[in-house]
Amino acid sequence: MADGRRVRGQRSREAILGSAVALASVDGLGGLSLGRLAEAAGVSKSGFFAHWRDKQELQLDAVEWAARQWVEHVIVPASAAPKGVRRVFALHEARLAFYRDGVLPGGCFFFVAQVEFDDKPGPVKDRVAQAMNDWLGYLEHTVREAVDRGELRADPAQLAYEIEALGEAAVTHSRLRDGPTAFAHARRAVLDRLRALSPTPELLPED
Amino acid sequence: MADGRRVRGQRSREAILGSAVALASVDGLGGLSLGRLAEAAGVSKSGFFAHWRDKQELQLDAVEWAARQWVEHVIVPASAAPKGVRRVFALHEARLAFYRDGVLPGGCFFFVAQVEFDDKPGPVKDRVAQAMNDWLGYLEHTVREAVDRGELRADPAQLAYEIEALGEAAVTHSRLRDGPTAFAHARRAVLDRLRALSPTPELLPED
DNA sequence: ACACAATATGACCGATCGGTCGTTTTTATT
DNA sequence: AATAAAAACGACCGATCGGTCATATTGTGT
Repeated sequence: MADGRRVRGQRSREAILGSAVALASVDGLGGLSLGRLAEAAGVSKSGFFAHWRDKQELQLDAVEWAARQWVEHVIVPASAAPKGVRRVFALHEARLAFYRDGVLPGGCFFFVAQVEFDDKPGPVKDRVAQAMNDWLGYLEHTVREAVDRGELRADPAQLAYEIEALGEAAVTHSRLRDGPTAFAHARRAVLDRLRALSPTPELLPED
Repeated sequence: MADGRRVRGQRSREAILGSAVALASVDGLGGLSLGRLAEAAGVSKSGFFAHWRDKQELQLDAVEWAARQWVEHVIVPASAAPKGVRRVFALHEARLAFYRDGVLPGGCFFFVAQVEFDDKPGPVKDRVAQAMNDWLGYLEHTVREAVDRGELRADPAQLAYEIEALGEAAVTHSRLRDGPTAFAHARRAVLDRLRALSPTPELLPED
């Protein structure tokens, strides 16, 4: 059933969500002002309420949109690397590239959303937590693939925590301190860790 | 010169700053509403402007206050450990205790402040960046003491980044996912790393 | 005793917030 | 062609925001 109205609506929807995620990566989902968002997306403020009942509905969809963007920019490119320790490191490098390339003006939507909602119970926190669980679960799964192939000796959950922590920290360190140094530290930390845990370090670059 | 007015003013000042740092650890320095802060501190809203010209001045002093709190709760206790690798790990454990004990309702003032201001240029960002530089500089200095004593073989700046990243991540992971697991991961990550880098791992606990 | 400075207050201001409402324009269905 | 629904808008609402101001109270130095 071709529904042109829906099609047109979806275009506005996508444009607004793109602006929303970009703005939220800077000011947070709460700092998202519907007025400024309207200006950024080139629509009128009241036009929102044809698509979302209130701000919270928009926030929930923004989380969804950001999750899809993360899959597209990080998980998909890293899937080019063969399963095992090389794909684990490819995930880390794809993440750092996401930050370094400035895909989002604020660096990382989920990093901001986590910090903002970690002590604000409600549907948005739940949705953010679920997105983080999905991502960390995938990271852990990728590590486990490497363990099963004999390319890593590690506790997948423990190593996933470490990779996540060392990657996330690059966001603030690159913006608040020296950018290149922060990314170099983030890359080296995971590379050294993986090489030390791997019986086959030759699969990874030396530096 | 005993000045009772100043003394009384200082008490209000301290009470307000304490509330401000606690509230900001949850909602951020921008989410700090002067109205709600007044209520939390038990004074009238306009009473602020006898102590601070505007909100920004309060934010700057809140950063200062939080920095002193960090020294008192993290750096001072860890100084009980002997210089070297044991003090490095003591710093990490003191930090995790700060988070676990819920000294601040939001977990970590500086973590929130970093994420909030890393792309908002101005005096507050500069002050936050300076506080983070001071802390990371101290962390690096402590690592270097261990290196100089032959208790660690590491690049101090690199290792300081890793310890900082692995510690900070415990804030969101403990609140958004499982608390005890997050702290266990954060502790084990640094412990394993230090033991691997140390010619004298017997100085550290085994687990 | 007196003048002055610090502390603190309540009333009030313009701006912006999230959100509502009535209306117009566009488009798919019948 | 008629109709119903979706999309989008401008005007407007009460609440809250950061901040000002005139004023009352209190403690300090001379």
